Amino acid sequence: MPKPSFTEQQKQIAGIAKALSHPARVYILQKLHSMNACCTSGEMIGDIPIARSTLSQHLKELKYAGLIQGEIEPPMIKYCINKENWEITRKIINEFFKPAQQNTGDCKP
Amino acid sequence: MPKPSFTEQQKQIAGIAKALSHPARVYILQKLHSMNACCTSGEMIGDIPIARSTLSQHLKELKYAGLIQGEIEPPMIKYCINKENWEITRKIINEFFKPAQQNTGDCKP
DNA sequence: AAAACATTTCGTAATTTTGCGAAACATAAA
DNA sequence: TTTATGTTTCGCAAAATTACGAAATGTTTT
Repeated sequence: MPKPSFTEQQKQIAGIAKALSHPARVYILQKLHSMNACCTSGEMIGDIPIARSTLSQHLKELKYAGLIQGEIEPPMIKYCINKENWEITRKIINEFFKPAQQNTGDCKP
Repeated sequence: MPKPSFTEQQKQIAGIAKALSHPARVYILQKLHSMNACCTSGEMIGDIPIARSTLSQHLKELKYAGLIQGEIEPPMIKYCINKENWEITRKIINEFFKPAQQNTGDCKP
């Protein structure tokens, strides 16, 4: 029998985790989430030890992952948490980490 | 003024996320956690589309991250969730995703 | 139109991750 | 002691990630 591939759920969780797997992206999300407000890349760059272009790449990744969104407000771009997706993500992760059933046996496929 | 480096907390969260950032590692954790029991690598290999040696690498990474532990029971090794660290991790991630304060302003450093 | 500003994209290099098969290890069975 | 079993380590290749500075983009001010 052929090997099963990964489930969509497994890929989805891994994708969320990948978005959080760099300290710069954790910083960005913490900042935007904790202040519950929008922020430009210029307001973030002073806080972290990376170049502007690198920050821009991380912002792009978080946008791609759907965790943040950017509103253009010339000549700046204001980034905010995508609240809808944030909530979805929160639920997925909470579900993943929820307490286990009681069971002391071994692996049963 | 010099650029601040990332905080220990940011690095810790990123580290946890990195451990979860591959579908094979998500599968391993889901399996061990949902059954709340131990399992050998041989009992896992049939479920996922990777080679044995690759699975072994992923198990090693999760062990390094502290999320699982392996008991040697010759000729097998039984892997289980490291419950203590799992709980710590759960709290860290829950804290990260907790609801925000209300605040509609913009970025205030 | 030119200069200034905020940010992104491009090109590229260094590092890390992922993957595999072959070989190695350790234990148990014959 | 040989053979079989379950798993990991090694060696290597391919792909992805991270990083930077330079150049490009788009907007406002002069």
